[in-house]
Amino acid sequence: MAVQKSQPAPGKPAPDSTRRSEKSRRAIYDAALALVVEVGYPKTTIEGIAARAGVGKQTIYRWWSSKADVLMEAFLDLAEQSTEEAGAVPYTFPDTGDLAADLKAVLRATVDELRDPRFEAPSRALAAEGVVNEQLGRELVAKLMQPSLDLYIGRLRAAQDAGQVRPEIDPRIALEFFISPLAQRWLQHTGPISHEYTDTLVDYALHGLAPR
Amino acid sequence: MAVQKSQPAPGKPAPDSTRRSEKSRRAIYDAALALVVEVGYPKTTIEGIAARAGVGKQTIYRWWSSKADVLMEAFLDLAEQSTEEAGAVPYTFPDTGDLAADLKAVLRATVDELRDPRFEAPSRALAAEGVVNEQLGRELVAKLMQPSLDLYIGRLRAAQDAGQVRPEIDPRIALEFFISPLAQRWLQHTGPISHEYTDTLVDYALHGLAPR
Amino acid sequence: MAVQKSQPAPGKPAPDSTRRSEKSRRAIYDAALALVVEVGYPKTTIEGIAARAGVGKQTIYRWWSSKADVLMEAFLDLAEQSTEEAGAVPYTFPDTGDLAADLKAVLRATVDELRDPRFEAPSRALAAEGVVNEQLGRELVAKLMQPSLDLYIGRLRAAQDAGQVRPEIDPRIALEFFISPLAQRWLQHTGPISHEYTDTLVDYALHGLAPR
Amino acid sequence: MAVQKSQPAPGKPAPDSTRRSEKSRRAIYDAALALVVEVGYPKTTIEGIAARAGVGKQTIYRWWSSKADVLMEAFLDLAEQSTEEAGAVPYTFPDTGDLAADLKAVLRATVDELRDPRFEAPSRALAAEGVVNEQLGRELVAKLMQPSLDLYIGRLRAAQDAGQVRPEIDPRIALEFFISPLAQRWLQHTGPISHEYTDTLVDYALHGLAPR
DNA sequence: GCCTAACCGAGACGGTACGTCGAGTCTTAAT
DNA sequence: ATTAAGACTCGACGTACCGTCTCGGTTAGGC
Repeated sequence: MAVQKSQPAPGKPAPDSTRRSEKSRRAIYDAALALVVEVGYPKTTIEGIAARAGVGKQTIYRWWSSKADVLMEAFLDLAEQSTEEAGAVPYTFPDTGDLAADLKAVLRATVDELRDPRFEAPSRALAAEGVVNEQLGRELVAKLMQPSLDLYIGRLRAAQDAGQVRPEIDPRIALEFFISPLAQRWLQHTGPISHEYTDTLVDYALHGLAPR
Repeated sequence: MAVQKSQPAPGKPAPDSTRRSEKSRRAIYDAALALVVEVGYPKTTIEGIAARAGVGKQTIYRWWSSKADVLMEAFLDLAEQSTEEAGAVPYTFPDTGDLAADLKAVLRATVDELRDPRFEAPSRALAAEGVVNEQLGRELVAKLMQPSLDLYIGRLRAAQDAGQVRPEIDPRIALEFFISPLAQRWLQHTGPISHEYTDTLVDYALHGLAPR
Repeated sequence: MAVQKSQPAPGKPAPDSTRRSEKSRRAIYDAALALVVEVGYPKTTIEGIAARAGVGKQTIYRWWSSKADVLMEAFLDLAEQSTEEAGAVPYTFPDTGDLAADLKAVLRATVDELRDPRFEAPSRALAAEGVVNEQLGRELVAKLMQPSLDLYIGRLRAAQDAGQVRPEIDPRIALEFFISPLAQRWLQHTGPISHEYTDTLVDYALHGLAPR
Repeated sequence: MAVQKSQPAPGKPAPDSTRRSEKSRRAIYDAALALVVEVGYPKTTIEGIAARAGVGKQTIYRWWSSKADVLMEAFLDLAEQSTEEAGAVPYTFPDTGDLAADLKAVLRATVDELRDPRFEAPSRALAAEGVVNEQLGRELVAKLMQPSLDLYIGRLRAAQDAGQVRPEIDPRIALEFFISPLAQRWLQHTGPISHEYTDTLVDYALHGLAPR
C-alpha cells in the first residue's frame, strides 16, 4: 500500500526517485504537520518547512509542486501510520447485524477523530484548499475519503440484503445523510458536533422525518 | 438592510464613515469580484484590487481588515443586488401545503444558484477561507447562511404543526438532510449536483431509509 | 554637479525620484562600500547591502540595476565627498611652469590615493567589472577617469605652447605614458608602485629611451 | 612544457593524477572556453561546463579549485596549442638591429592577437578576475605575461649594448611604455587600438616627449 | 465663500516569501 | 579508484505583495 508520489511540475527532467533521501522525506512530513498545527496553514511556508526540517528548499520543490501537495502527502502518511499504530485492520466497517448501532459506532469514532488536534489543523487546511482547487480536491476525495465511503456503501448494501434498508435506495446517496451533516458542521462551524448529534442523525435518517 | 461595515484593526482612530467615497467602495467591490472570477482567489491581491479599482491601497486598508473581509462584503453586496434585481421578496419560503414539493422547489433554485458562475468563484473562496478561519467562518454563517436556514426551520415547524413531520424532530437538525449533502457535494467535489439529486434527497429524508 | 542617476531596468514604470528617500540612499552607499572593503566584492551581495543598510531589497532594485551599478554610484559619491572634504578645488592641475615637477606631484598624489584602503577595494572591484562589462567600463571611464585625463591633456597642451613638449605630439596618447604603466602595475599586480617609480616614468617619458 | 596542475583545496587526499582521464580534461577545457565565448564569464558555471563536457561535477572539483582556475588552465592550454599550431619558435623576439622596427612588429602582432575573438573573451575574464583576486593575478602574470615580458627585456638590453638605448634606463620599466598603454586601452576601453597607435607609442617612447 | 480637516490616488518604504539557480559535498553504479 | 550522474544543504537571486507611511489634491462641512 505505497503512497503514490505526486508529480512535480511537468516538463522538468524527472528526478530519480530511487536515490531519494528517506530521512529528508520524513523530516519534511514532520515539519509540515508540526507547523500547520503550531502556526496555522497560511503562515506555514515552504521556507519554514525546509528550515525546520533541516532541508534545502530545492529538496521540497524537487518532489512536490506546492505547499498543499506536501501537506497532503504528509497527512496521508500520518493517517497510514495512525492506522498501523492502532493495530486495527485498516479498512473495515463493523457489521453486528444492527445497522443503526453500527452506524452510530462508526460516527462516534469519526467525531472523536475530527476533534483530535493532531488531525484537525491539517485536515481543515487540506479541505479548504480542496474547496478552491478542484484538482487537489478530487485527489483528496479519492485518496482520503473514498476508502471510507466505500465501506459505508458496503455496509448499506448488506443492510439492503438483510431487508433493513429499502432496496430502491441508492447507498451512495444514503450515506451522505450520515456523513454530510457532520462534515458541514465541522467544516463550516455551523454547529457543534457530538456523539448525541450523530446518534440523532442515524435515527432521523433511517426512519425519516414524516410520521409513519 | 444596510451592510454592516466590518471593523478595521482596532486601536486606530476610527475613520469618519460619513465622508467615505461611495464611488471607491463600488469600484472596490467590482474589482474584487471580477478578479476572483478571473484569476482565482489566491491570485487576487489587495494591490491588484486597488489597481483595478483605480484606488489607493490605503483606501482599502482604511475600511477593511483583510482580503477575505473585502470579498465578504463585496459578495454580500452582490447577493443583495441580485435579490433586489430578481424583484423577489427576499426572505420567504414557499408554503403550498405540500412540504416535499416546497423543499424540492427551493433546492432546485439553490442548485441553479450554485452553478451561476458569478457566484461560484467568490462563494467558494469565502467558504474555503471560512473553513480555516473560524472567526470569518462564523461571520459567513451568520450573515449569509443563517437567514436561509431560518426559513427552512420555519417551514419545517409549519409542517410539524400540519402533522407532516413528526413532532419530536428537531428542525435545526432535520434541515441538514437537505442542505448538507448538497453543500458537501458542491464544496468538496464529491459528486455532481442536479435537480434529480436534490429531489431524491427530499424523498429519502422524508420517508427514511428503512422499510416502513 | 549632481550625480547622474542610472537607469533601472527599462520597460518598468519609472519610479518617482522626487519621493526618493535620501536616508536610504546614503545608507545603501555606506553599506555597499563597507561590505566591499570588509568581505570583498564577490561576497558583497545585494541582500547583504540591504540588510546592512536596514533597507528592503526592492529599494535597491528600484533605483539600481545591478550590484556594480550600486557600487559605481556609491564610489562616485565617495569621490565627490572626499574632494569636497579636502576643500580642494576639484578639477585643476598644477602649473608651475615646470612640467616634470607638476607631473611628478600629481602622480605622487595618485599613488597615495591608489594605496588608500578606502578606495582600493571598491575601485578594484569596479575596474574588474569594467574589464568584462563594456557598457559599465565606458561609464566608468567617462565618469571617473575622463575628468582627470582632460586635466593631463590641458597641462600637456600648455607645455606644448611653452615649447616644453614637441608640437607634433598628441597629448591624448602622451598622457598614457604617465597613467597606463601605473594603472597596469596597480591593476594587474605586475609590479610595486611608489613615488620613485612614477618619478622615473616622468623622466623616461619626457626624454625618451634613446640617447640624445 | 607540461601544464602545471593547480592544487585542489588543500587537506584533501591528493587524487592520483596517473589515473586521470585525459579525455575529460580536454572536454572540460573545450567546454569552458566555448562557454566563456558564448555566454560570457559570469554566466559560465561549473555546472554548465560539466554538462557541456559530459562530465560529472566532481571531476571538475577534484582537479581544480575554482572556475577561474579551470579557465586559466584551459587558456594556457589554448595558448600552447596556438603557438605550436603556428609552427613558430615559441619564445623569441625579432632582432633585426632596428629596435623601433622590431618593437613595432611585435606590437602589431599583439594588437592582432588581442582582437582575435577566440582569445578576447577568456583573456578579459581572466584579467578581470586577476584584478580582484591577487593570488590569481600573480599566477596569471607569472604564467602568461612574464615570458613575453622577459623577451622585451632581452631585446631592450641588446639595444642598450648596441647603444640604441641609454644605459641608465631600466628595461623592466621601459617596456611598460609599449605594453601598458596598449593594455589599458584594451582592458579599460579607454581608446581604440590599432597598428598606427602602437607605432606611435614606439616613436614617442624612444624619442621622448620633450624637444631634443 | 473660505478654512481646514479627512479622505483620496499614488506609490516608496521595510519586510517576508516566493520559486529558481548554482555552489560545493556526498552517494551510487558502472567501467 | 575514477568516472558520470545527480540528490543533497545552503545561500543568493530578482519578483511579488504585504501592511505602513508619506505625499500632494480634492472635497466636504463648520464658520
